[in-house]
Formats: sequence, C-alpha cells, structure tokens
Amino acid sequence: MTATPTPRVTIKDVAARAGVSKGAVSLAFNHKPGLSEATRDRIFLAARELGWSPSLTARTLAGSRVDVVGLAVCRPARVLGLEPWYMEFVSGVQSVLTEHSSSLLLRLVRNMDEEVGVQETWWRGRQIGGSILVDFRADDPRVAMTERLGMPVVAVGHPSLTGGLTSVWTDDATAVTEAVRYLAALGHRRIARVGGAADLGHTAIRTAAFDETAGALALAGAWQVATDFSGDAGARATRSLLTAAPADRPTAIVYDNDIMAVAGLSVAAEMGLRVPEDVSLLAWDDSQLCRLTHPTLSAMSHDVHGFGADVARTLFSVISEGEGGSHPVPTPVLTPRGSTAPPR
Amino acid sequence: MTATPTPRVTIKDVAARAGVSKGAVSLAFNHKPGLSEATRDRIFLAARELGWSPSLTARTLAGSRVDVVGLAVCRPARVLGLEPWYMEFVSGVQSVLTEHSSSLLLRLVRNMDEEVGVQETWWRGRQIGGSILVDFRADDPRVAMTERLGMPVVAVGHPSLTGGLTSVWTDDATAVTEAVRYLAALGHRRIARVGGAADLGHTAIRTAAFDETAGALALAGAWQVATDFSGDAGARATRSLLTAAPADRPTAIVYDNDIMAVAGLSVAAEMGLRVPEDVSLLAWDDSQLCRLTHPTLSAMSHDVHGFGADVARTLFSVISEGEGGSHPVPTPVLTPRGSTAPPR
DNA sequence: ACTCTTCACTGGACCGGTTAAGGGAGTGCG
DNA sequence: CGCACTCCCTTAACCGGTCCAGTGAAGAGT
Repeated sequence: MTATPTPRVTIKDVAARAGVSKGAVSLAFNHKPGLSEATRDRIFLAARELGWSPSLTARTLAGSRVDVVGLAVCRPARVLGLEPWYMEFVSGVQSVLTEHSSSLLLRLVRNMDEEVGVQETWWRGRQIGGSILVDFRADDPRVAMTERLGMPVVAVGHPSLTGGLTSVWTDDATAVTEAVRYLAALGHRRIARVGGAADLGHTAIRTAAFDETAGALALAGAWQVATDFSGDAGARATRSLLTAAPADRPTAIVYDNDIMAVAGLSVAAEMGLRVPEDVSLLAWDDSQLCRLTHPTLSAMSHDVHGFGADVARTLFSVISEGEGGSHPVPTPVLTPRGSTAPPR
Repeated sequence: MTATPTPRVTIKDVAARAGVSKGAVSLAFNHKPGLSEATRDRIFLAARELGWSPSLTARTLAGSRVDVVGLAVCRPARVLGLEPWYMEFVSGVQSVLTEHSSSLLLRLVRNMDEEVGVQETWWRGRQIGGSILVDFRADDPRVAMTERLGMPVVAVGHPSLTGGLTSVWTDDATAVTEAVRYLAALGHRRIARVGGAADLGHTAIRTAAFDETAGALALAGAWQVATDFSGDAGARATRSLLTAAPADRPTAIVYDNDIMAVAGLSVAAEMGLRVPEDVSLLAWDDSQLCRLTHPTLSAMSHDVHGFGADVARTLFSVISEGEGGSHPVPTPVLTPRGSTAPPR
C-alpha cells in the first residue's frame, strides 16, 4: 500500500555505467557528432540496462526545444463535451504530433482572458514550444499577445481575423456560396441558415457570404439565426423556422455543423415534415454522424482530420524555420446525400 | 518577418527589482512563511510590473510537484474522431484540472506497447505528476508498469481488471442486467446486444452479464455481436440482426454506445421497420445525441462529465495523499424515451 | 623530430527555480 | 551588559540535463 519509492536514474548514472562523462551521454542521445561508434553503443547499452530516458524537463530548462504543443479551447463553464469537429481536429493534430514524438497540452478555458493568461503562462514557463490558436473573433487579443511574446503559433482562421500570424484556413465564404447556389439550382427560393456562435469570426464570414449570395440570386426568402452550436439550439432554431405557413417558410436549411443538422432532421420528423420532400437539410463538417441518419445528410464536407494534420505540420515548420504566411486548405465540397432534393 | 527575440524575464530580474534575493521571491510565490508583509507586497508588485510568472519547468526540475496529468488513449491509426463519451469524459476531467490550474497532456497511441512507452517516458521525464489510465483489458500490462514506476494513477475500470491500482468504475454488470430486465418487463423475449470492442475489459463484463441475465430470464432469443464502437459497425450489426424472419429476429436491441444506437435507428428506418413498434432500441452513454433523434433514444444514462470529474479528483488525492482503493460511481440509470416500447 | 590538425572525450558553467542552513538585527530577560 | 531567542532574509547547493571551451592522443605534413 505504501507508495513505491521511485529510484530516479539520471544521466550521471548512465555516464558512470558506460564509463564516460555526462557530456558524452548527452551527445549520444542527441545524435550529435563527436563520438566513436563503440562509445555510442556502450552508452545506449548502459541506458537501456538502467531504463533511462532523458528528462524532458531538464532538457527544456537547459535551453533546447520543447516538444509540447498547446491548445486552449474556449467553452462555457460546464461543457457538454466538445463537438465532433473538435475531436476530429484534435485527432488529426495528434497524428502528426505522434510522428514527432510530441504531445498535446490541452486546456478548456472559459473566456478569452483566461486563454490569453494560459497561453502566456505556458509559453513563459516553457511548457510549450508553440501553440495552436482556434476560434478567432474580430479584434482578437491573441494576435497582439503572440507578437508580444514572440511565440510560434498557427492561427486557425481567415487571414482577415488572424492579423500577421501564420494561418491555416478554409474558405468559408466560397463554401457558403456554393451551398446556397446548389440549393438554388435545385429550385429552392426560400433558404435559411442556422449559424454558429455570432461572436466567432468564421460565423461572421459565413453570415456575410450568405447574405451576399442570397442577394445575388434574388431569393424570395433568406433567414439567418445565430446559435451556440448545440443540438438543442439547432432544434429550437429549426422549430421556429418551420412553424410559419407553408408558403412562407424555408424549403431548405443550411446548418453550421452536423450536430445541429441532426437535430433539425428530428424536428422536421416531429413536425410531420418529410425530408427532403418538404424541406431540404444541408449539414456542415460531415462527421460520421451524417452517414448514420435516415435520410442520410447532405453536407459540405471537409477533411477535418487532414486539416488538423496540416495545422500541426505548419506549426512544426513555424517552430523550426519561422515560416509564416497564410495557408488555405481545400474548400469544403458539397456531398449530396438523401436530405436535399428539389422542393415540391 | 524575423522572429521576435523573446525577452525572458526570470526570478533574478524580479529579485533585483524588488531589492531582495531569489530565495525571497521563491518564498513569496509559494506562500511560505518567513517574509514580512511589506517585502511580500514589494515582490508581488515587481513581478506584476515585469510580467513574470515562475517557470514550471524549473520548478519541476527543482523537485516540487508536477501539475500536469497524462492521458493516453489507444486508437487505431487513422482515427475518425473519438466517441462522444470521450469528449464528455475529457471535459469533465478538465473541469477539475482547471480548478487546480493543471493541464492535460493528451496523446493518441496506436497500441498498448506504445502507451506503456509513452507513460514511462512521461513519468521518467517528469512530464506528468500522475496519469489517468483508461480502456483496461484482461492482464493489462499497465498494472505492472504502474507498480514498477511507482507512478500515481487512477485506473478507469472494474477492480477485477485494474489489479491493486486505485480505480474508479461504473457497475457495468448491474447496468446491463437492468437494461435487459427492463426490456423483458416490457414483454420482449428476443433481445440482442451490439457490444463494443471485444478485447476491452468492460465489454467482456457486459457480455458476461448479458448472458447471465438472458439465462436467468429464460429469454427465447439472445444475440451478442462485437464491434469496434463505430457507427458503421453498429449499422452493419443492426442490419444483420434485423434481416431474419420477423418471428426469429430480436424485438429489442441494446447498444454499447450512442453512436451505434443512432446508426441502428437509421438502419431500422431504411429497412422499413418502425421504432419502437417493430423494434425497440436502447442506447448507452446518453450524450446529447440521444435527445436529438426521432424518435428520441432511450438510454442507460450516466453522468460522464461528472465521472471524468470524479476521476480527476481521485487522481489529485492519489498524488497528494497516496490514497488508494476502489471507488464505484453511481450505476447508469435507465432513461426511457421514445425508442423503447412493448413489442407488438 | 617537430609542429599542426583532427578526433574523441572531459570538465564545468549554466538554465530558473527550491530549499536547507546560516547570519544579522532586534527584543526579552536575568 | 550579555545571552538566548525570534524574525527576516541571504547564501549556496542542488535538480538533470545542454553546450562550449579545453585537453590529450593519434595521425599528417614537412
């Protein structure tokens, strides 16, 4: 029951066992020149026998690079779990980190001030070698913070939001336009969009693009609602959109994520409307969820896993080569499934 | 474009500005006795002016406690995002970590060997102060590893799987029994279970409990299928269960998570079967998804967020007080919704 | 045979904190 | 007045690595 005392083995022990100095062990483990093959082997052997691996903490303190990447996600206090988008994104990030033997330092924060504090503490305390910044909003304080700290980051967001930071982004405006044009091409003249959180930059971009496209196509009706991305909010929004008289309500709805689209599907069923005959539904983000409903959900699909991987790769090149710039990734493409059709 | 040089401010700068020694600053920041109020204030003022916060790296190296918690999740190579359960679990863990100003070091690994290696490296390198171990299987190598390393951990799993480790667990056997009894009470005599990954310990426990209960109730039919927890697998399993002749197929299906239950719902619809009239469906884990489908999904529900929080709290007491033992949390309770009813 | 390189390795300062031991000033007391 | 006892603060060793200047021996060049 008593805690086993941990016999901490250090570089000194390895050096002693291999009959060399600490410096030599350090050289060997960092694959630096200046050691004979024989010595190198002896050192690795000794290390293996003692079960030693270098202390990242000490290594970090001594000034070499830190191989931990930070990610702070801003969510309200009692979160009901992250959306599928995040999990896929994180898993994509991880897949690249793993190749570099890095880990992800994850933290949920409640607001932007807290995030700024956390990032600053992480960086100052040399906890992380760089960070991934997500959910940009207008006049985001993290732009100034990053420049002040000189911390390597990758900003996930449109360059108009991320200032001079290295950014990786999807072209949300074009995607929204494509979505609306597709629905219009099917014959829809009254289209609604159930959007995400209004304070998020990419939501604003999508909202503007929707308005513009609706205007350009001279739609007979165009509605937009802001939500908090939750299924419940998506359900409420859908319910209020669909309670209007048949001649006045939208015949197609675009959702800003897939959870809300699933909720919309169920609201339609509950109200006795058939999808896609009575109303077409188009989701965003296309996680496996979209293929599991009945009818299956048409979606603007997007390789979120690959996106996360791209972000991570970009971060590594920022860290090692100070690379900057703006990196667009492929625009989400429309994947028609069973939830969209011409209006009756 | 050139990287901004980071002007790293250290404890020495703060000491100089406050006109004291490094040691005094350290005392102040650790709230230890031996300093006058006046000096303490002067030190905090200086720190604030310089924007200094102690380097966790250095602090860790100097032997004090590490406030990062590890979590390695074992998934096949190219993951399509984690299940909702994980997201809620992680968010519950985070909520407690945040109170302690700790962060979560997250890593996706491909197999058990890799996980053991990662945990060992983390602990040896003083990257983490303790770890959360999940997804136990029979003869799990992490039990021996933990004892060998003397690392504080909390094992998420039934004590029969986690050996002498401090464990936090839900009573899966009782929950399965309750689920089956409930369906039997509704009048179902042919019941199937779409289970999770067969190599996981809790899956085995559920499988055994299902068999036992089916036997005890002398059901006319009892099927069990193993899957990988994915929606696709859930859909396949459901399809094959429901293709039998009406008199031979199950009238109720229990799923091991909610994603598979959603998939099952859609398969039923696709096959022209009504839920719950033709077949009842019962989910597990009860994330928001279950309330968003139509019909809504009955589920064995379980406060996963709270569970994560409990696990984190337990880990902190293991770290600080070496607490051990086995901590059951409340058994999942049945939440009947629209997907279960008496068979026709 | 002598100096000049090159190679392989050592010694020790250093990273930024913590902590135990020590020291000087101020007070209480015989 | 001298001594002990606090109270506050300083000093310096240490944590486990990295890194650079330096050393000693072998080989090359003349």
